[in-house]
Amino acid sequence: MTKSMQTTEDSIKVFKALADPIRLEIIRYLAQLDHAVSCGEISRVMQISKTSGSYHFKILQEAGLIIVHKVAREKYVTLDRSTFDRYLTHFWQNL
Amino acid sequence: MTKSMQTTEDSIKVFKALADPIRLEIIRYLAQLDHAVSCGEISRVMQISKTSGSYHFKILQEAGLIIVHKVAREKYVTLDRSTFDRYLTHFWQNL
DNA sequence: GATATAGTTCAAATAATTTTGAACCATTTA
DNA sequence: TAAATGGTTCAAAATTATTTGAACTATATC
Repeated sequence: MTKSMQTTEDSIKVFKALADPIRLEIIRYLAQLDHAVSCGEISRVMQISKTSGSYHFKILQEAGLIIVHKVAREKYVTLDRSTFDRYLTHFWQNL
Repeated sequence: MTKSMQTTEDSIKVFKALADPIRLEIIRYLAQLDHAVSCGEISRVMQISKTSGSYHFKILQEAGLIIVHKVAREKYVTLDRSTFDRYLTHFWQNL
């Protein structure tokens, strides 16, 4: 499992994903719970429509900020902390 | 000099400011040089119009990512690393 | 004073992001 | 099988972000 080089586009995706109040709230919620949560539960807590939820989860996933695994009908989501570490915590190292 | 609490809006401003290829390039340029540079020089290096430069510097400044000081006719710019530290390096602590 | 340089501001044009609702697919439960 | 639940997809509408050029302010130089 070698980590491939990050491009500027990857960074942009990550920062764009973080640059939205709903997605930041989702991240806070997941960070505090620290276990997989279904998309439906999160949408209910955030009080957003499922369509909007679906959109935001896609953005977060494509940025690599969340890991998604499907269990039957529903999708469960957790933070991928390695991505946060790479782009945020170790910002200067990877710039 | 007490650091005041950061709001969600502050975070959004920072991440939005980082979520653009030109601004990310400006940040890389400043990080590598590590001394104050004029807006004009940066605009020339980035090959953007001065209007566009002015716009991007405003975004970066309002996010607190750069410190600007005017010397006569021109404006010099440096990175404000404390902001990067607060929002990126120490992301989890301040979430 | 005239001209050049550094940068800002404004409004219009363009481009990108986000929200919305309806229709849809897959899985579960009655 | 029918109905409910969890989620996606699509296109239209609404909102935001970015670029552009012209006009402008302020300082420097001839």
